[in-house]
Amino acid sequence: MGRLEIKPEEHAALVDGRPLSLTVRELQLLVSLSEHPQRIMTREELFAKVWGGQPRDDDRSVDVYVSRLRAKLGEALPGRRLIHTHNGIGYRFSPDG
Amino acid sequence: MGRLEIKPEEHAALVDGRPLSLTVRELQLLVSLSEHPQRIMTREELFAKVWGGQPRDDDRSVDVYVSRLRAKLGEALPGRRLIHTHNGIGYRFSPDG
DNA sequence: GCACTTGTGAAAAGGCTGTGAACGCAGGCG
DNA sequence: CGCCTGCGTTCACAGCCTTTTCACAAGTGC
Repeated sequence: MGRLEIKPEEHAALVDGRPLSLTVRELQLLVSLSEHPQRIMTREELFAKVWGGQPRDDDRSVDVYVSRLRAKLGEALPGRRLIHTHNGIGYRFSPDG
Repeated sequence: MGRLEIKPEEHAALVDGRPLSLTVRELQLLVSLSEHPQRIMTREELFAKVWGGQPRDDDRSVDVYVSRLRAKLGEALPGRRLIHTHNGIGYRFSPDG
């Protein structure tokens, strides 16, 4: 998928062969999102995959980690927005900007 | 129905596999319309489905959201008119332009 | 102890919603 | 045909709700 490679089994995400320094949570989230490209995933769905169980009503963990992930992806791939917000629903991973 | 797919359970409407960025209301309205293709649906009917209850006498919400929906559909599918106005009655969804 | 990660609260930023008002279009009538 | 009227369309905006980002306290492993 172009410049970004995600290798869950190696606990790594590479940009042009260079590994991003993602934390475990960040990587889990990226993997979860990238498993269903172009699909809108709800917070509940993502939370279940990464944290397990159901989020508290006012839990913002998913948002915070999306933000951290975007920051790191943005540094490595300036000008591309891979994770899209769908207001009131969740997030969507789009390999091509 | 060609290039447009509507997947309510995924909170998405796709054009050529790409999700449109519709708001919750817009999607609800599109779903309601597309549930009865080629049938003229009254404002009251649409309002009941999307907002619930009955619209005020001078409520223009349905019209406004039809307009917003048309704008976004028009961007994604130029040259096709999927939502038709029936003067004095309501709107009709027609999958084939 | 140090460096790093994690989750939470809260402030700031941004987007959505419904409404009123202006605008435009179509149909009816003279 | 041109005017009038009523309806539909679109714009602008305030209020509200959601998302984003920051800062921090607690936890973890070296």
